[in-house]
Amino acid sequence: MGSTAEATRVEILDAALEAFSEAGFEAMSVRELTRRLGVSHNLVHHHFGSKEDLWRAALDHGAGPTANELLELLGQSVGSPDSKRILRTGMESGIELLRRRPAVARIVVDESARPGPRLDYLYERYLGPMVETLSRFLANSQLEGFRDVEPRVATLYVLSSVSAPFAHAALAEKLGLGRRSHDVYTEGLVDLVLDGLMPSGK
Amino acid sequence: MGSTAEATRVEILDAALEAFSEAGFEAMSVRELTRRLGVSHNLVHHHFGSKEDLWRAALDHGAGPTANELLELLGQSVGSPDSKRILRTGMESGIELLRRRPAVARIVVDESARPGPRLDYLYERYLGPMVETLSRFLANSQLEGFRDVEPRVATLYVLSSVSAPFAHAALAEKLGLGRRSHDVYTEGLVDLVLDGLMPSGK
DNA sequence: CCCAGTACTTGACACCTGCCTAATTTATCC
DNA sequence: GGATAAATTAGGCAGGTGTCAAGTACTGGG
Repeated sequence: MGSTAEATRVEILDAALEAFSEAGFEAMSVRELTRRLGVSHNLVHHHFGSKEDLWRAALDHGAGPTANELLELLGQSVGSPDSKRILRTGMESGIELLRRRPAVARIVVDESARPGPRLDYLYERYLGPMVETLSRFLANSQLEGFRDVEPRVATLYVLSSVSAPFAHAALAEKLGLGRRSHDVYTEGLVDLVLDGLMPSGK
Repeated sequence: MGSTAEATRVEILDAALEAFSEAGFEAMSVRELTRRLGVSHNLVHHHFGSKEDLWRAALDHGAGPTANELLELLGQSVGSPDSKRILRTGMESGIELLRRRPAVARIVVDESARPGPRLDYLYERYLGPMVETLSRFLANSQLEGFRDVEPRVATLYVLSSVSAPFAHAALAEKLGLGRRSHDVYTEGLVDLVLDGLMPSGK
């Protein structure tokens, strides 16, 4: 069966995603990755081309379905009557999805800090559409008691809040807020952002 | 005068801080740094030792005064009557101080994501004391209408909010929220966090 | 069964990295 | 002004990087 090649491809992609997220793009070594997998280092160039190409492939492999799921969820919510509840479940779903794929979360956080081709790719492929629907949703919701901020700014608030638990993961660990209290952190965070975005209550 | 050596030391430290923040620790090259400065690459090893040592020295050079200033400001506020106003000026000062030294902000954000010796250093030297006083302050303030969350968790909220504008700087740029609307972003952010932390109103 | 085509490996190239030792220039002090 | 110590440079080492070219092993289709 021809799936043996596809199997190693997937194996490489999984390991690559984890490695990229763990070390960051520059520090992640293709040779060490392949060493751990027990394959030749040139195999990844054969399959994917350059290191940059590998990054893109690994990201698409790991984030594609997740991102589409989230995007669809957000898309359905636009124009919904109960904005606050929708936004809450949206944020919670986003956090949950990211938690299931922490590698993706770490990569997005990494690349959002500095400009570059990888952020460009990330933006045009995933972040852009997400920002679009989210800010459209927030624009609609400002009629009903939401704080009066530019929708794109509010969008950035939401995105930054959702990714915050992953952005400061190591610091949180040092604060004694370990794996268990990740839950406390994110839960409270959603409440906080919602109350902040919508101080009047609704 | 003996200050000529000290001058180049400082010159190196300034450039190193900027370079570290721009590229990240791994990607920042000592050789390229010295090339730009027009000095031999061995000079930094002579003056500072290893690359890791250079990092620490650059950080201390750039962040030391700033951090102490902020720490002092926070220390004075502990036990103050008007908690909300104090917290607001604290956050605004923090943001302002970081804005004046964006390199430090970027480095802190970078290192907070992954564990490692540099985060250890950062924590024991700067973040630890800051967290200590901040969470003490927030613990005191919970008597007066602040949301009931663990002080350390609330502290992480505040820290993460203050650093957020720098964490997602490149993404914000792509959203069209350029240099000018950095102000809008951070201003609104403080309001949002405060209303979130203290939904009842002062 | 055998032959194309794909998966995979070997080996090497050019370059860059941080670091170390030794030499040389420059400043400091008596 | 000459000795002493510091600042600065030259050069190289061992190891790592991504990538390219050519070879071998394996697979599926006729």
